[in-house]
Amino acid sequence: MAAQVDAMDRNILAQLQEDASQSLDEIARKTGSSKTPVWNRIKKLRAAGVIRQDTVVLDPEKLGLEACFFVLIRTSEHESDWQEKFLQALQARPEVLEAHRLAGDIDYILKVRVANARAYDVFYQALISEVRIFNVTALLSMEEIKSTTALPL
Amino acid sequence: MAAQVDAMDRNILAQLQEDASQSLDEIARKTGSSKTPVWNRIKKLRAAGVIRQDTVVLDPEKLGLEACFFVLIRTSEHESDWQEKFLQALQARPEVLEAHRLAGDIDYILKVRVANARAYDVFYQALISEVRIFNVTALLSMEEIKSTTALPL
DNA sequence: ATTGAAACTTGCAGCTT
DNA sequence: AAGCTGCAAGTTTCAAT
Repeated sequence: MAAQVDAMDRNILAQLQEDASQSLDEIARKTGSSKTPVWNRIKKLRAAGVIRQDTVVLDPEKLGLEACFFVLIRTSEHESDWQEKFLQALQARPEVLEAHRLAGDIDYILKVRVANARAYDVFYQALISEVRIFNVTALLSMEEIKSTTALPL
Repeated sequence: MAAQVDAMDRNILAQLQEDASQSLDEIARKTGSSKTPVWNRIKKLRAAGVIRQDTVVLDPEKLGLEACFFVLIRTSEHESDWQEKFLQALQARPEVLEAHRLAGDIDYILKVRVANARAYDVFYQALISEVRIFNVTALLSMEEIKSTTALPL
């Protein structure tokens, strides 16, 4: 499952995570290499799926998305077609930024970004009308202390 | 706080979120505009801080980061210098991808990415030795059902 | 791994509507 | 004001060595 990624690859990935708009020359300089080998490695890392996507990070507040909730879900249903339906409902909703199936007591956790508490309620009502859920706890974020897309390398 | 962002801006942002490596011409074509206005808008969105960062999304599994935990924290301490110390500890640890201060019963939630359960324990022991924490619950992710960096526009 | 070169892209100035 | 045109400088992509 894990790809072979050496120290130079990690250096390059760290640079890209930090600022993907850097030119090859700049990355080459910072990693003590030169343009072509850096380019070949990036190409290989893309092909191997280590690099999944080029994207931009947006500021949610500036876009009026001022509320963030973590939603803890317990369900009584564990059949595969319930799960399938639940999964599709989550995929279809853009306000769900993350969804994990958990080990233990709580079955799922979601991270949901919306404009405000009212918008969360609309989301919540829609979700529970689509799929049966036993118990829900919503944790409201008052402050994003840290938020990074950068994985530890 | 929220910037003035019109429908065309949102279209452009949606394109950039999806694939930031697209050329201006491509984005212009898809949004029914042309190169210069798209360029001007992107420049303005960067200056306004709506676009924070250009980055790449990496695959954690391919990098050997196979465990993801959500950590629910209760503390008895609410003084500002405890909070400052806690915050600095989180900022300093690259395995903490997100940290939120919450409303209600639970004080903080963290999202932590590590190689395995042992690596989590090392992190956890280090954290509680640095700052006093009243109660911790770790939720282990078995499966990442959904994960996106794209905000709903 | 380095050089080099073609194709493409960006960033901007000046012109047009 | 806002978009379109055009172009120089910079960047990517890749082949040859």
